[in-house]
Amino acid sequence: MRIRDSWEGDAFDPECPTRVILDRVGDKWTVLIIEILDDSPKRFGEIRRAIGGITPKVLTSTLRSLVADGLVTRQSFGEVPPRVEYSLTDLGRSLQAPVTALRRWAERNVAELIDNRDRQAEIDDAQAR
Amino acid sequence: MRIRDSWEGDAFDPECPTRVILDRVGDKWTVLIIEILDDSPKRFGEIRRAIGGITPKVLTSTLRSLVADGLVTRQSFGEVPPRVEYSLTDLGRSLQAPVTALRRWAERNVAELIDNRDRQAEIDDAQAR
DNA sequence: TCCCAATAGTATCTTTGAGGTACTACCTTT
DNA sequence: AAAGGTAGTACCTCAAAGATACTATTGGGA
Repeated sequence: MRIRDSWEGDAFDPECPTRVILDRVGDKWTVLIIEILDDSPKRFGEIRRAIGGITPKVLTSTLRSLVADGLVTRQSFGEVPPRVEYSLTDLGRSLQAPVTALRRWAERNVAELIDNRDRQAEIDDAQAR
Repeated sequence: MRIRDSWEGDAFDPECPTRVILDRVGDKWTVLIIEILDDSPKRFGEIRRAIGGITPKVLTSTLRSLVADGLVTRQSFGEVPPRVEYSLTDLGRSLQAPVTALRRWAERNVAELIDNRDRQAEIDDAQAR
């Protein structure tokens, strides 16, 4: 996606930075991977096991795009069995602060949200009957 | 999704709060809608025009789920032509702070990310040839 | 009277991307 | 010779998102 050199702050234009970043971090796995890579490099299998429920195909493609965007580096040691380590770049590390803010909000507020959701589901149920 | 009453902080378990919230705000439109509803209630069409490129079907379903989760309220005035206003709940408003943090990061760092991405695309191109 | 504008959606079809399961290549160890 | 461990691929399915067109309602203008 092409971006203008200067930006005057219309956050709702399809080309705006916020949109680009939301497309980037707004998928199901990016944030989890970034949090996992926090302190030290991790191997493919380590990441996979740390995240429950990601398939290798999806992990591979997510990691590739993270590398392409310069958030993560990939280092392959020429060993057998293969060893590949992924770690955060400085850019990737700088993303951790806002991500952490979001996690904190999550930890404080999921309960209420789930509560609302369940209650709404009951209402929908009742209407269906 | 069912959530345990107490949580000990494994952010990578599929049932953890962070996962739930990421599934919630991690889609393409939620954050944009929350930012649009910031200051005042907005009508369906206003939201639609403010966000470039969302189809009415997707907007409808996103708004419904936001209402179900208690982040947004929907008020329908019995008028013709119809008038429906959406506004943030307190819970929805509380989500704005972390979302703003993410936007700030975006505004500071998209340029670099896009730059990396374009450079990688060139490399891929070269290898394809 | 008849038709149009305005609004909040629905309906239907196509496309995209994520998920599931199984498989490969490679060398080491037993 | 067989099994094990690792980083992925291949192929198929299915659900969600996107595109485009359509609906219901009624006050106002020709």
